[in-house]
This record gives sequence, structure tokens and C-alpha cells, in this order.
Amino acid sequence: MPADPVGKARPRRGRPRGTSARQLEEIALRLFTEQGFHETTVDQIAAVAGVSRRTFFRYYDAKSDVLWNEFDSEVETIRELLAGSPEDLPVLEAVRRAVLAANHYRAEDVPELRMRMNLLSTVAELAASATRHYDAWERAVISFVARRTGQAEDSLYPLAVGRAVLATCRAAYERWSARADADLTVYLDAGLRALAAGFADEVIVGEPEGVV
Amino acid sequence: MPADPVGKARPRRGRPRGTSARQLEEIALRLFTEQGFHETTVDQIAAVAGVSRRTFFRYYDAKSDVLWNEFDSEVETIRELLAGSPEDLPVLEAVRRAVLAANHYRAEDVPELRMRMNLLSTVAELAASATRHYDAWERAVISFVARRTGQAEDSLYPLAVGRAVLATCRAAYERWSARADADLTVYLDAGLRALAAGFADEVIVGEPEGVV
DNA sequence: GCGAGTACTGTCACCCGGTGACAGAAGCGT
DNA sequence: ACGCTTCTGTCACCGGGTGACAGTACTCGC
Repeated sequence: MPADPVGKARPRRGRPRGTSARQLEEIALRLFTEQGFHETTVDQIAAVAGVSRRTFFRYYDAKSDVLWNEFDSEVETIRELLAGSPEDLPVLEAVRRAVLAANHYRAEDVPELRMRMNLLSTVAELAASATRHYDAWERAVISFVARRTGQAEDSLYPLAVGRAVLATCRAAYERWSARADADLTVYLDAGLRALAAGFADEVIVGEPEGVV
Repeated sequence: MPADPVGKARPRRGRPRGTSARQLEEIALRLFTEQGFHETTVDQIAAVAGVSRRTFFRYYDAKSDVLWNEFDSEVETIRELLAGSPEDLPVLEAVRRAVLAANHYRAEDVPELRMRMNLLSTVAELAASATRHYDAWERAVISFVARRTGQAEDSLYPLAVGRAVLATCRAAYERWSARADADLTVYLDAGLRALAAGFADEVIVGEPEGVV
């Protein structure tokens, strides 16, 4: 939660932190990939970071939250992109552009991103924890759709659109992390275009392996 | 797992069971609604059923699995309906019909169904557990789409279609369980038709509260 | 330099979900 | 009667997660 403004020097007041959310994430990612999620205990992660188990749970509410750090902070980007999109654009088109714009990563970050996503879609417990984190993401899309269509946020269509868009993106994330053949945005673009075309037979039969 | 064939009398061999998956589900549903999910311990459920905690975990792998009993057994229905659908039907149209056909409930079962779904979409931990159970459901759709489009099961489009269909159905389930104004199939139909139309603006702006 | 306040930290105790091992209970067939 | 089978309870144990509380290491004002 204390988002550590990187620009500021740090005229902090109390006792300095013994670690950071980011450091715990790096350690956890390494241990999870090396020896598995279940085989890694919170005590181990904390020990490597040089803090106590209790402190880990002050940075993350749950063991399964530790890989969602960056993702959580990207929701705001999507929200802003959607808010600033031209009014005459079809709803799904606006969403597609916002998602693509929010998913350009620096090449040096890609390997870590891929490992993280691999774990998130592979380990059952992590996949289950996704629900909570995708919630804010989903809500951003839902709010936008509700506003643009003049419907209530809790009515069927905005909810269905938000969920379906998220589901499509998750499919794209997953395929991208499993294969190593193209840019993430290519997968996202293909999936979202197909969604906007209603997954019509002519569209989804198109490419042999989707994208290459 | 022991699916207790209702038709058979029961010339069983060993010690008779002290309870049943169904009974545990009923007790759990009642306790969850009365006093909340977190506030209900497995010991309590087991105690009411007159068995030990260990026995509960022989019927269900986890506390959060106890409400998914019937849902899990409906996946086979969907799979069969999809397998028997005419070849000339568009993919999404076939899926829509199968889903609708599989979701006709007897009027007397509706109140319980609604309570269950309410909990499943309200309690965070239960919503998280959904992932595992929806997996088989999703896979049924994915296999069908893959077969019909001649693509591999692990390629992008079948995965995206399966996920998006599921997401839409979940939205329909959720809205239906929160409101009490129409048949479940009406919500499902509206959602899936909109999906097949690519959530085009003209479609989703249509009804004021989606369905009534 | 010194106390006050602040923001972290570790330790401890506890609950509960989940699991493996093993012995006991209660039915079946012969 | 006996063995086999199927279910059961007890026990011990692990790990995730939480509340309470004391301790530590800074900054600030004086």
C-alpha cells in the first residue's frame, strides 16, 4: 500500500523498512520457479529477505498476492486511457485500444513478466487468487461501458462486456506466456478483434495457430 | 467421487456411510447463509452432520468446494449437448442452445439455487474457488470450438471463445441471483446473444435494465 | 544532545484449513 | 465363524493468516 514515490528522496520519520514489496516479489518469483509454489513457505521468502514471517504479511495480505504487485498498479492506467478516449469510437474499439496501449512492456521486463504469468496461469492456487485482482481491472471496463451506454453499473450488459473482455485478455496472456513466438500485444489484438466480431465462424477459423 | 447411483438399491459391501455429499452441502448452505462463510468452521458442519472433521474432507477436498456439488455434475450434460449439435449451426449459436438447454431448473429448486449462487458470487473466497470448477465447463466449450474450427485445443481462439462464453454466463448467473425478476435462461440468452453480436453498440444499448 | 512522537519491526500465541497414517467399526460374502 | 471391503474416528502435524504487544530506529523540535 505505501507506494514509495521513487522521485522523492526519503525524509521518512520512523524506523526504516527492512525490505520492500518489490524485493519480496522478486524473491518469491525466484523461489516459486525454482522449487514450486507449494514447496515454498512464507517463512522461506521472509528469511531470504531477512525479515520475519509477520512482516511479509504486512506487505502482502496473502502468499498468493505476492506476484500481483505490478499488475495492480496498472489498472489506473487503463482507467485513464478509457476516460480519455473519443466519444464517437465504438465501445469495444475503445476498450481494445486502451488495453493495447496499457500493455507495452520494455524488452528487458519481458522475461520476468513471462515467468510471472506462467506461474499465475499454471498454479491452481494462484489462478484462483486472480479473481480478486482482476476485479478492479474488470470494474474499470464495466464503468466505462455503463457510462457510454447510459446503463447502470450493475446491469447485465456492462457486466457481461467487462467479464468477456477480461476473459479474452486472460486467454491472450496465457497463450503468450506459454509460447514465445510473438509480442503480447499481437495476441491481445487478435483476441479482442475476434471478440468484437462476435467470434463469428469466418473469423475464428482464420489463422492456423491464431497468431505467429 | 462415489456418485451414489440413486436407482440402485444399495447392496454395498463395507460399513455404511455416516452422511452424504448432498447432506453436507445442505448443512453448509444453511450455516453459510445464517452466520457467514468465514464464521462457519468445517468442524461445525461436520458436527451438525454427526461426523468428524476428517470425514468432511473425504467428501470434499476443501471447505470452498461444498457448494459446487451439483454444478460439477452438470458439465457432462453440456458436453453431450454440444457433441450432438448439428454441424451446420454456427459455433456460438450451438453453444448458446446447449447452455440454455442445460439450465432449465425445476421451480422448487430455484430458491436454493439462488442462495447458492448468491454466496458464490458474494464471498470472495468462494468466488476464487470458482476457477477450478469452471475449468471443466470451459474445457467442454473449448474442445467443441477446437473441433468445429479444426484448431488445436490450446490455440488462442478456442481458448478465448471458451473463456468469453463462460464469463458471459457468469455475468448472467450473477445478475439473476442478485435480482429476482426473471427466469435464469432469459439472462443467459440475452448475454450470449449480445456476445455473438460482438457487443456492438446498437445491441448493448438496447434494453434499459437488460432484461425484465 | 535529549526526549517525544512516529513508523516500522520481531515475538508469541492462537485459530483454522488441510493431510497422512493408522486403527477401529460395520457391513458383505462364504 | 472368518476374511474382505468400505467407511469411519483419532491423532499428529504442517502452513497460512491474525491480533496483541513490546521493541527498535529513525526524524523533529527544543
